[in-house]
Amino acid sequence: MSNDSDDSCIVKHFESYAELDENSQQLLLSLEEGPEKWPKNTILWQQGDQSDSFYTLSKGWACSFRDLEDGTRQVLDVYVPGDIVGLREFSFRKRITSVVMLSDAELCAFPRHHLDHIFSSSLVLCSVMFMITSRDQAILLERLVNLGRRSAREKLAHFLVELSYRLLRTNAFVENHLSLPLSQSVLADALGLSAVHVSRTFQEFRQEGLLNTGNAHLELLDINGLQSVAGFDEFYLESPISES
Amino acid sequence: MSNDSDDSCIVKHFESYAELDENSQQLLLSLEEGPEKWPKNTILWQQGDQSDSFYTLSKGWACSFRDLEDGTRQVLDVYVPGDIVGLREFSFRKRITSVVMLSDAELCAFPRHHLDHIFSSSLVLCSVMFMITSRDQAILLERLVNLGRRSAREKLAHFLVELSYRLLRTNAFVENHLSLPLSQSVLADALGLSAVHVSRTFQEFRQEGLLNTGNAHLELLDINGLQSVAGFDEFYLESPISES
DNA sequence: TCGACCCTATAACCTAGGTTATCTCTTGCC
DNA sequence: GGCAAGAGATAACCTAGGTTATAGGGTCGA
Repeated sequence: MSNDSDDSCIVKHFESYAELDENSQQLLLSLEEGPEKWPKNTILWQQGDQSDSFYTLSKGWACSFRDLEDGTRQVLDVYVPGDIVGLREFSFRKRITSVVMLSDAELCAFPRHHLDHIFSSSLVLCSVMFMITSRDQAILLERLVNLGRRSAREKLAHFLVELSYRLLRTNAFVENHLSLPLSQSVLADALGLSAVHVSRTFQEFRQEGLLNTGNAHLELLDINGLQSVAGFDEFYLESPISES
Repeated sequence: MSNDSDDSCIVKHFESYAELDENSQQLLLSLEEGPEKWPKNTILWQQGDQSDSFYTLSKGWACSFRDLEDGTRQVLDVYVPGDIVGLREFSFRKRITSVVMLSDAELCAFPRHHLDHIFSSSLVLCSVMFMITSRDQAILLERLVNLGRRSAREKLAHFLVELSYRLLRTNAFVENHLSLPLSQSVLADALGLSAVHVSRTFQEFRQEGLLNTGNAHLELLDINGLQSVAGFDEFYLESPISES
């Protein structure tokens, strides 16, 4: 249950935004709970549940989504190892989205009532929290553009390139070809497309040597190629910078 | 330039989330600058500009948007009186979106470097800031659903109903029929539609007695009607609540 | 080891909404 | 007070992507 700061999910995540003094590290550490295993397809929480903690995803993938009245769903975000899940809604009493595991995963909980503690005792942590939510919003804004004004090819390519950038940030080890545990219907639900059309588009991409599709997972073969299909510009992923 | 707390834009806005003690009020007040006039169609800032303050919109309307390579644009959000503009990107060095006035407006600037001051001296202000950004995100998430999974009729109705809720929150005085300074092309760009199709859809809405269109502005006549066209559920607009 | 279920591929067909083009009516501007 | 530019209505036409259906391979639990 107790771990030192080197392998703490949350310390690692925060340090990718700013250096933390010893005090802040200890504070974070003392508030984080140890990792728990969550198998593929389990629901972390559902819309309407009590909202009493957020999590860091130390291993595996997850996504947040909303189910609509007519049976369709909208996937709102995909989370990769190192991401923080649920910070977005931490000041709501109830969850406004649901979250499900896309693969077997490990999560560290961070109870929400500890936040007051953080706000009042560490200025650094407080601004890092803001930076994290800012980056989150930047990603959402870009997703809006993606949904509103791009073609199916562009949507898919853009989404995949974004994910590969996010993966490289925390998982520097990954080599040139990436393997993502995403089914075509998750992608369809994320991008406002039908699963059939995702399949059609992947057919094209395969012929162009951009990627390979497997069973509920896909490999990116040519990220530069995808990037130019998407007209991708990474400016919105640049780390927010504190002014101090 | 100096105003008392009763007519300060930002104090009013913050107090709609939580009661502020005298100290916090004074702190906010001392950091806010007096209102400035910005005429219709002026650009508040553009993507790439230095990001050194955010604003409260005390009078008038504005919207944020992004211009795309192919000449189209995506409107990301519409701001109504009382809203905070630019908080979203305050931890980026540069603006990631542009903002333009949709009507003659008045804004109060709040320089960004004052935030450290706030974080370190008022716990209440700090959590209110988080609540504001949380609500902001909730609205963005709902916009994602709107763009991804709803028909043109639903998109339009949903967007308009959301706006009317947001207006009622701060402008309680407004009677049953609302007048919004929105052109059809702004709506099209916000919802990923073509202006032509917005016009077609408004034609239907007019025949159904839901609204009237004027010149770059429209009147909502039957908000309940629009609400049922949209399948609107206001849960996501509920004020975030602090746990204390 | 069987069967149910999920994931994917692919074909045939269809429609919501995009595009282009005119025309009119305002509005603002010199 | 006249003109250019923006805002809207409407019609004709078109296409990106949705829908439905079928079928094959994988995976997993009993």
